Amino acid sequence: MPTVVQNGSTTSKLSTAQRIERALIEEISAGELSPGQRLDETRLAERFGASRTPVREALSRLTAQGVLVPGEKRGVFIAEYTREELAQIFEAMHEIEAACARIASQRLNLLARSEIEAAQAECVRAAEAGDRNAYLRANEAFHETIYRATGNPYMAEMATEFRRRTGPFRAKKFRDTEDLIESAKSHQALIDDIFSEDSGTASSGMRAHMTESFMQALKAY
Amino acid sequence: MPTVVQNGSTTSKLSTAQRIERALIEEISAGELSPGQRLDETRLAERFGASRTPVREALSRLTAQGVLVPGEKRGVFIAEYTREELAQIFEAMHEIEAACARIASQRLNLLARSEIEAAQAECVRAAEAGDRNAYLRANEAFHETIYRATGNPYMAEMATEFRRRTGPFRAKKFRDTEDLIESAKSHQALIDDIFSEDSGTASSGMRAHMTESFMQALKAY
DNA sequence: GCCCACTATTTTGTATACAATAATAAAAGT
DNA sequence: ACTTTTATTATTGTATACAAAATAGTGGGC
Repeated sequence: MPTVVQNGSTTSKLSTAQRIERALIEEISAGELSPGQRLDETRLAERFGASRTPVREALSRLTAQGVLVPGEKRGVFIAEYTREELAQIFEAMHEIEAACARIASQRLNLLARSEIEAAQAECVRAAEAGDRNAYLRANEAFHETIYRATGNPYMAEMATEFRRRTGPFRAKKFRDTEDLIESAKSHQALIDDIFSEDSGTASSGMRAHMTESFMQALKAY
Repeated sequence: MPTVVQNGSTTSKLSTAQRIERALIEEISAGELSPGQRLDETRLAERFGASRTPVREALSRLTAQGVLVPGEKRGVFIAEYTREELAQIFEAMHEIEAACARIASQRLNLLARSEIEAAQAECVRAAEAGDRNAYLRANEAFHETIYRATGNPYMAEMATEFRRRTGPFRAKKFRDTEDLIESAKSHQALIDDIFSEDSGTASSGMRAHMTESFMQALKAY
């Protein structure tokens, strides 16, 4: 089991509030809840068989992370962005991802290499099987291995946070099996760039990958 | 009044939970609460004349932002880092700040320039007056103007978050008036680099500034 | 005198209750 | 028929209550 930073993701016992938070993150990332949608405390409470208190705690934390946004007067909503805002978020993500790729390329070791390869193998498998949900998960896992390869949990955390925010938008772009396979191919090019251990190549490789990703996300907008 | 993104920092009415959150951020940034210190819900509640509910909400949000960390079994603590962790955080911050400086240098306009100049003037004033607390605030404001100059609120938000995390550590390094003046001078060099409108110069200028800042923070560790 | 077990107290996490405010529906006036 | 005002409902923010868990304290056994 890989090292875990400061949340208890290895601990087996989760509080109700944490369970709800995780579940919501999962659903939002998978695009099951759409941007702009309102989240009602009371309904969530009964849906999760809990009281409003832990629900509020989860919503509050997700709001602090930018996944949710508070409404003008009341209620919280799944963050929804204009094209311009989306471009700004992707620009920020672009910078983070590029920095991660650069640092990772400088610190590659055997473990990191094999983890990245393994994650990519899983992406290919899911893509060829045409399993969209599996690919979404595998894709996240793939990027996570790169974050981990930086050896810097804080860079990783930041990158992950942006991934969560953009999850619903990136999810939309995968429409058919062809999209999945194309994405997996793009991964392979990225891996080559990172494994070159040249920081410039790694960084610009990731920038290319992110630009591509953004262009596709914009199309569905 | 400058434009505000998605939180209600212009709205006059704050909920109790928000007031508490702000107050705690303020105290932590100023170094009034030290890393490793435990925050007791009940005491905070009576200190702020409120119930535990809004206190918990504030603590929960601060935890989500990484300013606080949950204890092993119970309680939340002001985030405390080993030298290595601190180095990792500063590395991440280093990347963000450099990216901000680069983007800002490419998008400078008259407004941004004058805001940066004005913020720096205030830093100089506070430094020469030897007013440590005023300098701390002015210093944060100065960096915020650079973030704003990127035109990207999400980059700004990310950078601000790291500033909060490292607040207690950076605060310690300002011991006497001499330190303040030196810091203000360092700002001036940074401004020149950013105003050169050459992205490489701006970026490496910020990297130099951050490295310097980190070295001083380490000394007090 | 020291260590272990058991009890008591503190502290947290969740549930429920209540008051204030915004959204919605209804009714009256033009 | 349409707008404006009033009343009702729904939803939020905060407070209080309660149960579970963890720490501290106490006593007994060796």
